[in-house]
Amino acid sequence: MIDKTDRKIIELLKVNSKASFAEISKKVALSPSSVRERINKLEDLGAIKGYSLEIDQALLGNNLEVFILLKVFTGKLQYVIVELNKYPEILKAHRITGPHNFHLRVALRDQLHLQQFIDKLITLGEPTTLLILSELESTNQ
Amino acid sequence: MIDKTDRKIIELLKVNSKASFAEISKKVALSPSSVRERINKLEDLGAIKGYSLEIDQALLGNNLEVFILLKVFTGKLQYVIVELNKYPEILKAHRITGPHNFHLRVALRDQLHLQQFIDKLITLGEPTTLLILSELESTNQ
DNA sequence: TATGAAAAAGAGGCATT
DNA sequence: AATGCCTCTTTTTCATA
Repeated sequence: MIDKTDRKIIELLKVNSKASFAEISKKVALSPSSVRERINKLEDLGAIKGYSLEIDQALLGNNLEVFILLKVFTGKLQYVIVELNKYPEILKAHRITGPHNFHLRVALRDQLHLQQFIDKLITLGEPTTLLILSELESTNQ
Repeated sequence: MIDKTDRKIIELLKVNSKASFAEISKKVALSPSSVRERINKLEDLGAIKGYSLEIDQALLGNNLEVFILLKVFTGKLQYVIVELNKYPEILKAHRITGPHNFHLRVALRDQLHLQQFIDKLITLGEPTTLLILSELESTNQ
């Protein structure tokens, strides 16, 4: 259903999702129309879930990015799921296995902001903070 | 330099980076031309680093997504940075603080594939695997 | 599925306020 | 900074293979 050409198109779109069909068509040896049909198919299937942005959080004033692992207090799981949605600092939240229940990616202005954010989290569970130093380039997404 | 309107435009683009200037202009009460100028400015500043995709890894045959924390063997840091770039399973890699040195997001076909991947990582350091169960929706990116 | 051609929509350049 | 206008590119739709 999803063949090698589809995968190549996805790889190209990962690098620049605004590339035109014509541009992509040259790199996969197809006509622009065919590329468009394949992308439509991938969208319909749900393989392409959406088109997003890569943001430089530092330039938006968030000089601290962290991963936070959260071990939720017993019986509070559903409550925490609702609560987490209220925090604009959370860029992404995942349920995970292991001693911690949630994995959060969080953008914060500075250390004080981080402290205040942790102060909120410790009402929900036990947080463990991992400060992001840098992103390794030329990874696959 | 980056005002409230810019931030609103970024929020709108996060949801759908393919939205037209006209579409965005209606939601921020500006003309399409002004929206375009602001987006150009954000790109020039580097606040918008790129346009990307959200992929459903499961539909591409990767039924397992995990975070892996890697505590690198002493003295191997530079070597590991080079090695990690060779693994197509790694979607994203970050240097972090704490007992572990790297945070990886990895997509894998199945348990066997995960086992094989871990077998490679344990030549570089001590990995800790956190299986992703689900992503919480309506977060902010 | 893949292609090409015509119509519609959108982006880019530029001058004006 | 914001806007309108004009041109060019791209997308969309449709007919055909």
